[in-house]
Amino acid sequence: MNNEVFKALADPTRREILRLLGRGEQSAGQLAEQFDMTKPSMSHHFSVLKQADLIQSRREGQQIFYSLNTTVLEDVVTWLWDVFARDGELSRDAARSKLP
Amino acid sequence: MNNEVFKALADPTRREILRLLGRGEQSAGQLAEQFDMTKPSMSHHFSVLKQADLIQSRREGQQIFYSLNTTVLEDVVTWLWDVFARDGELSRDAARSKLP
DNA sequence: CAGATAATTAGATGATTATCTAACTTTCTA
DNA sequence: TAGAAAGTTAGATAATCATCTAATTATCTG
Repeated sequence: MNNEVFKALADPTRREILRLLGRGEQSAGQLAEQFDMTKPSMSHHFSVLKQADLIQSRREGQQIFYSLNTTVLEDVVTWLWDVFARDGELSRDAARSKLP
Repeated sequence: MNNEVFKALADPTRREILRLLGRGEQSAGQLAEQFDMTKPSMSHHFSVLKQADLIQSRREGQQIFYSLNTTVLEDVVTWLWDVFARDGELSRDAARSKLP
C-alpha cells in the first residue's frame, strides 16, 4: 500500500465519497449531486481515489459508475492496526525491533 | 475524529514516526536521528501529530519524550471499518441510507 | 447527422504544506 | 553565571493541491 492511499484519504470530500460508495455503487453524476462543488472538481477527486486504487469504475452508456475497492481499505486498517496494536505490548513481532 | 488526523497521516515521515513510536516512547532527538531531515523539520512533524492528538509529549530534563495516543488511531480504524465493512452487505445500518 | 447529456481533460489561481536556516527558550552543569 | 545541549519558534521558499471556468470526448436519440 503506497502513499497515494493516505493522501487520497486526507481530503474530507473524498472520504465522504468513499462513505457514500460504501452503500453501493453510484454514477459520477449521482455522487456529484450530493456535493456543493462543480463536476470537474468532483471528477478530480474520483481520479485521485481511482489512482490510489480505492475505487473502481465501469461505464454504462453515458454514465460512469464508481464502486469501492475494499481490498485497499483493508490494507489501511492493517497498517493502522500494526502501528497501534503493538504499542506497549510484547507482540509476536516485538523481537523484530531489536534486530540490526 | 477530525480532518487533522487524516491530514497528519498523509505524510510518510509522520507515518514512520508513528510506526517507530509503536515500539515505545522516544525522545525528539532519538526520533530525529533516524530521519534524513533537520531537527526543526522533525519538530514541525511532531507538532502536526500532536495537534491531531495522535501523540503525546512529556518533558524529562532537557529532553522531550513522545509516545503514541492509540485512542485516536483506534478511531481511524473504526471509521475505515465503518466505510468498507458495509460495502455490498445489508448491514444493520443499511436502512439509514433510505431515510430522507 | 445534429443536438443533448454525462463526464473528463486542460489550464489557471489561491491556499496549504514540507523543508530549510537563523534565532530563541529551557534545562543542566562546570 | 557562562556555555553547552535539546528542542522549538519564526520567517522564507518551492512544491503540491483543491477548486474554478472553458474546452473536449463519448454516447445516445430524434
